[in-house]
Amino acid sequence: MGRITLKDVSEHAGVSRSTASLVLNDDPSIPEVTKKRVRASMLELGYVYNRQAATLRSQKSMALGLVVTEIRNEYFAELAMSLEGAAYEAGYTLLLCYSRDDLRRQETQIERLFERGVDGLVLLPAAETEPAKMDLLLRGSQVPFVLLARHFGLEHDYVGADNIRAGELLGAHISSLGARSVSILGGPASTSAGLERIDGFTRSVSGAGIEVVPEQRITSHTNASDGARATARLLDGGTLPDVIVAYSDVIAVGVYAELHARGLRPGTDIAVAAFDDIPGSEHQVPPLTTVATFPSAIGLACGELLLRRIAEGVPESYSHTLIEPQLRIRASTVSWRPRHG
Amino acid sequence: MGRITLKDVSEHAGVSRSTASLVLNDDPSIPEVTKKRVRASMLELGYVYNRQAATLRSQKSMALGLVVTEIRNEYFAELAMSLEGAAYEAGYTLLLCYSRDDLRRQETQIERLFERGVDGLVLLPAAETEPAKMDLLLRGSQVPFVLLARHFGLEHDYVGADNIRAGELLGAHISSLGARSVSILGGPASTSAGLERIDGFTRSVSGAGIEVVPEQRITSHTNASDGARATARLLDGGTLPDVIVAYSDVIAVGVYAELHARGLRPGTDIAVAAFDDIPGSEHQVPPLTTVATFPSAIGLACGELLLRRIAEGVPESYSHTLIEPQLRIRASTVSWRPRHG
DNA sequence: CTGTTAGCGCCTTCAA
DNA sequence: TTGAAGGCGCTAACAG
Repeated sequence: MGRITLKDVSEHAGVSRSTASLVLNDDPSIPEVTKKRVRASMLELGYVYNRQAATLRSQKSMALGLVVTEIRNEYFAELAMSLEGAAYEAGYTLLLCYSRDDLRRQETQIERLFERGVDGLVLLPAAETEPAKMDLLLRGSQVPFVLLARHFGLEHDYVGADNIRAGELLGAHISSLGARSVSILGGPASTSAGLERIDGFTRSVSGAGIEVVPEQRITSHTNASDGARATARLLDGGTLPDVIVAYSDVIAVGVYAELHARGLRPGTDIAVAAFDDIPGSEHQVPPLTTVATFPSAIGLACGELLLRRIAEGVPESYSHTLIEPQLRIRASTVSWRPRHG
Repeated sequence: MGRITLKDVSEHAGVSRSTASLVLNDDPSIPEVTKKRVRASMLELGYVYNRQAATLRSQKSMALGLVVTEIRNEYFAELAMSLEGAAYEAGYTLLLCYSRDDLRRQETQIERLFERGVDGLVLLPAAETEPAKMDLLLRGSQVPFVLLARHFGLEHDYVGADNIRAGELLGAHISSLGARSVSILGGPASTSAGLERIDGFTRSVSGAGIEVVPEQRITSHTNASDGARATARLLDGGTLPDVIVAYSDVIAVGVYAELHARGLRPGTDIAVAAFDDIPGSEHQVPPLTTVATFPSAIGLACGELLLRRIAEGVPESYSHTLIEPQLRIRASTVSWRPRHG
């Protein structure tokens, strides 16, 4: 029961209603003594500010929507958390929805957020999102929005890792090892992040005479089991590449497991590398070479961009903020030696 | 701009305002033809339901608040996701806040959720939460709430793993191995979950003549690095127990790493076990013995309980729902053999 | 610094 | 089935 209203407070404190309202905003035109009295009344009466009413009136909800595919993956979890941090600092509350990579669900979630009058929206789009349709839905709403970690086309604000660069960094490192063949365990098909990583990597190794054997795709929910399965498929196909590059560190856990199951030592018999640098990766045995993609920096930048859009309105040109990745060279690649001289 | 209102829609469709309102609720008293016409008008005009207004009027926000410490830990992530799933199915939106185990922040977050008029609240309390104070804050609000995964005292609704049982299960297994000494890497002090696990475990092994060497506590943000550090402290102290029991699987990753760094093979030279059974644990090398605590079942049950409380009001007696854990026996314990005959 | 006023968009009741 | 009316609690604008 948000029973106690500002009216009750103002009567109890013996001030006008507008004064009470100004106290809420800590307006400097009100003397400290009055503020104190009003606040004491609020406390005494157990007053709770009714933001629904304020939103209705002022057309500002002080809420941000976040739609992500899922967050069991630590990388996404970190994104969500840092975004919430940015929102919290600015006084915003985060409305969180998981699309679970389901298009209908994603659409419903976004519509519900619009019903709630979010001041801005962050979308980590589901893998198969149809660009034109989504564009219509988002733009039609007039609500500022930013795409996170995955994009579709270029006509939107976007914040994510520089995945092409990440691929290149890893490609250059792999080339320097003297490897002859690489297999990529590719993560979800049809996400920009996945394609860019593979693009950058492939381009980067193509000059070095390295054979990139056909990729093993992984379904969109990427976890250790998927990595193990993809590795099994690869090896069952009769290929034993010099290097396995996994779409993400989480997948690499499964790669390690499957290699061990077949008597192959990762980092010795076969080099392994991945992307993201989640906290556990340096504690893998052997420590995993990976490309750090700094999800907390991405989430923060995303929050800041969105808040700027909310404050300043729709810009003429959209911003693509790419967070620079960093290669983390560890034993899973450097302790490996080429078999062929 | 939620500019288009129900009034606009009703005028466009040539029906009364109350009819348009009833169509929103899919009221059976309205003929299908009328519904169709009204819905067409909504679509054509780009009508967006204004839930702020509805909330103000009806005193139901159709929103649930969730305050968790953090979710980079996969266990918590799963909790949050399954809870969101339950909320989504019932038409509720989830407002998510991270306390980051910070008491001031936790309080602010809860107050903000009340301002937003959440119909119910789920709290995974920060480690040092003061029971009396929190009790006052929550009860004072009149908003139904459920504690998740950690509790304080008994006078609340609570859903979590049966942590005592989890400890007992693991203790019984460890006893059966013929181990003589165990060290517990204890996770956050002062959470009910941590204490219960240790309690159950200790009680269960106490009859078997197993020495429980002093625990190494881990700070509240538990990740692989913390596990490695705690292991280092333990071994630096000159103790080499037969078994290390970690507070959670995430910590065990660090335990493995530190053991390897010192030339000790987990599962062979020393047994290792933990709690939670996150997806990566069966893919560790060696696969990790652990007690599955089913976070998705917990999240779901929590959501259902809260929705029931919202529907039925405050009950006479509170419910403690404990999800039964299951022991997962894997190589990290069973491949170990006692040194002393 | 105060008081007054007029809504924000929806829900609900009541009478037609 | 419909139309009219009142109000949820707050904000914003303006005149005192």
